Amino acid sequence: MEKKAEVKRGAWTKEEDTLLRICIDKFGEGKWHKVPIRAGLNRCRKSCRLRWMNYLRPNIKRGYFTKDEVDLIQRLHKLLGNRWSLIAGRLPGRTANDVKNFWNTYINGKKMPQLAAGESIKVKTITKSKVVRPRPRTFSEGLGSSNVHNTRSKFSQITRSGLNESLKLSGNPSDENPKSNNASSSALSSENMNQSSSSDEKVNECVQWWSNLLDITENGQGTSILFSDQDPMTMELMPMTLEIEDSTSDDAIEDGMFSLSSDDIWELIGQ
DNA sequence: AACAATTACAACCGCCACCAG
DNA sequence: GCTGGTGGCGGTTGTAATTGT
Repeated sequence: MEKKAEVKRGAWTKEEDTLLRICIDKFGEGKWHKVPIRAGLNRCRKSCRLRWMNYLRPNIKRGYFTKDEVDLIQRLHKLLGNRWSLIAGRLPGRTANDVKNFWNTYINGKKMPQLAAGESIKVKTITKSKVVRPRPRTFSEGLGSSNVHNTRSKFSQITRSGLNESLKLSGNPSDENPKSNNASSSALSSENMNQSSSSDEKVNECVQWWSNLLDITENGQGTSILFSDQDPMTMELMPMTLEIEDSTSDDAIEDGMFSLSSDDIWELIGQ
């Protein structure tokens, strides 16, 4: 039997980096199975993707983590657990691998992190807490009348769009979301719910989505998230409120108000 | 200077979700 | 509904660089 051709492994050379960079410049990201052929590299698709994502991609920030970054990592880890890609998505220029290595080295290892010049930090004690683990999910259509199944679909939809959008973020937007003017609660409408949203709005919504999640951990108790849903018949936006509570209770749905316990959220987001 | 121990992080592996056929 | 291909993720390992003795 003929032996399958071995692909190269181990550290990348400058020449390989150049070939990969040229290939991505020419054909763009994606279609990773074609990249080794296009680039003329004797590497597997995964290796090419990893090299690009963790090292060659433009705007990757290297070097020490700042105090703000460390603080954000700690907060997000408390909230999300080891969801490195999500955490990295909120740290412009940082990769999931960077964040993961940083965490394993300094935080888990109980060592003092290296900081950018002029920065100082006192690493907080990480206390064990319930972790919200949003996960992009597929949801079936059927945004109809208020029922439990419907609620789940909506929540999945919010979760998915919020996370997927957040992964595309490269920085914080500067302008205000016109829909986010509610002082006591925050507005959040998903891309799926409003196809006509501008990209700026989507970015703002996503930032707001993250802020809300962080508020959950900051406040300890539940928070309220005001978001928009789309009427399946008229395709018009409908205001709704999602209340996240710490207590255990049954789904309480009335007049578009969903009251969910933290356990419910775990179940909804597919843990 | 030589060697050992430790650190930092790049790279690999295996698994899972998604999607098209 | 099933299956294979693909992209993506988190956990782990490998190793070059650095530090200590």
